[in-house]
Amino acid sequence: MNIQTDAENYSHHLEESAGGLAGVPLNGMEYSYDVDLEELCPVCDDKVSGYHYGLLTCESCKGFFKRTVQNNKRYTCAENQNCKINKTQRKRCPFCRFQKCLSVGMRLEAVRADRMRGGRNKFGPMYKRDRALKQQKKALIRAGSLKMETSTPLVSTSQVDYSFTSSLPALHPLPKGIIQTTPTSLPPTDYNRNLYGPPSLGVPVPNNASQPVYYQYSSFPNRVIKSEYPDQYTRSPDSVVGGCVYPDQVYSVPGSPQAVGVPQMVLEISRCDPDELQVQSKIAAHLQQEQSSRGKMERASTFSVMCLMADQTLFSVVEWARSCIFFKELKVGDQMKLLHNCWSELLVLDFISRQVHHGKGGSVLLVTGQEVELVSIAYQAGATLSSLVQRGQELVEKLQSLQVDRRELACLKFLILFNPDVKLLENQSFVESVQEQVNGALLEYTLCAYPQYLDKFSQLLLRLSELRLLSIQAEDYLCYKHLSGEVPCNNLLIEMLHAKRA
DNA sequence: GTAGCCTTGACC
DNA sequence: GGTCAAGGCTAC
Repeated sequence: MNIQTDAENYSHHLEESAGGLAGVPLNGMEYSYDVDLEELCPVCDDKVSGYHYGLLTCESCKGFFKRTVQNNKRYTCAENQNCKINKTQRKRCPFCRFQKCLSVGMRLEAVRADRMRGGRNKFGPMYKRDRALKQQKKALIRAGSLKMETSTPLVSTSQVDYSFTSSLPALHPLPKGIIQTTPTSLPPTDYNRNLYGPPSLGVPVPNNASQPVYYQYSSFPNRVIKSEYPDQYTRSPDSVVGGCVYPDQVYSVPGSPQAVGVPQMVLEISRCDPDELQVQSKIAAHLQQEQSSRGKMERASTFSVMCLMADQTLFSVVEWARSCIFFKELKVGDQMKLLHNCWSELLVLDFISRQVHHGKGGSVLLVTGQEVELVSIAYQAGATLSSLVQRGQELVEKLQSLQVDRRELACLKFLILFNPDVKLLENQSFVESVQEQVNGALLEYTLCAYPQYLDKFSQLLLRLSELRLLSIQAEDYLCYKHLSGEVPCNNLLIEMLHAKRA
């Protein structure tokens, strides 16, 4: 009987394609390990000695990680928890070294609770896939087909004008079913609340800034898989870290051309995404409440409604960020700096993502589920807003032709959020390493899930540059409207605008 | 405590 | 039987 797991089938597929591209036979034990061992340890840049606890590391970091987890070590950092870790300095700060071990992806679950020696663990297929993938990447790079440039294209912004005076056309009625799904006791959003005040929408937000967090995942309510090392490192008060999905599992993406093994990182990032219908219901309910609290005669302008809608969307974006893996581990100061930097990009991407899946070229779908005809916008919204919407639609079309999926969009949000170029970050190295990890995971995912689009990853990065430009123009527009006194008071959008431009 | 080398044992 | 990623040992 020939029992072969999906994971094995998948690695064989990769091996075959990698072998085909590189001309290197990759069957069985014929890997070229020299290729892997040329690499440097992602923690300290020392020479790699093999796969240890989830990834290629050097011998000393392997030992350090093992000692730390087995002996349940607790370290503290004498500096600012952002010490540089390299071969010569790695002994100086075990706290930062361990943090780096975790941030680059070393797996606590790979340290055995029973200390049994020898044998193989669940990570075997992952190591195998990783090798095949590295071969494939090298082959692609050699073939010159992988372009990683992320430079921002120069697009003129000179056509921006601020002549918007009209309002949007009357909105279509809310689709049936939205209000019915709204929780009956939705608390009203307090516009005066601080951005980092207590959550009001029922989303648990851990407050961990006061103490070091070694390892924390988001909740995995639907997946509970036993950890190999059930100590306090692998337990988290609000999550099931044992709930990691082992990467040898194979998933299929609905609508994607083939079944793929989704990188662990991509799965975790995707799981951070909020339930769209819930967000839609909350915002729709809030807007209805807002409207009903006004007098019957006093009707808000469409632009004001749009601002409220964007404002509520921004709240949901902030709540998403605060519940995200890695982001939770940052101190509040760094969290704020990152959000101040990218809130408009995240808002625009949220809008764009909705349109990508909405798929109706002639209209845009609002966060509340309402549709607005593009023709109406073109006629009534004024040149600036029309132009912004038009450029947004062009970006939507590009993403649609790229067949971008939800997982990729979730990764793009992370890439936007974890921007190591943000100034005065306390833990800049952590942010950088998260960005690098997400980049790697997205590259791996696009190569595996869409092998027919070899440059999909670089295309997605180019779209990010376009998105950034669009968001800057949207900010400019908002700023103008604010100065004209047309944006409602106590608006989080304006708070963010001020914070960013301060 | 660190890190290089050794032993072990499931898997191929 | 070979491989290699676990844990163990030990000089520093």
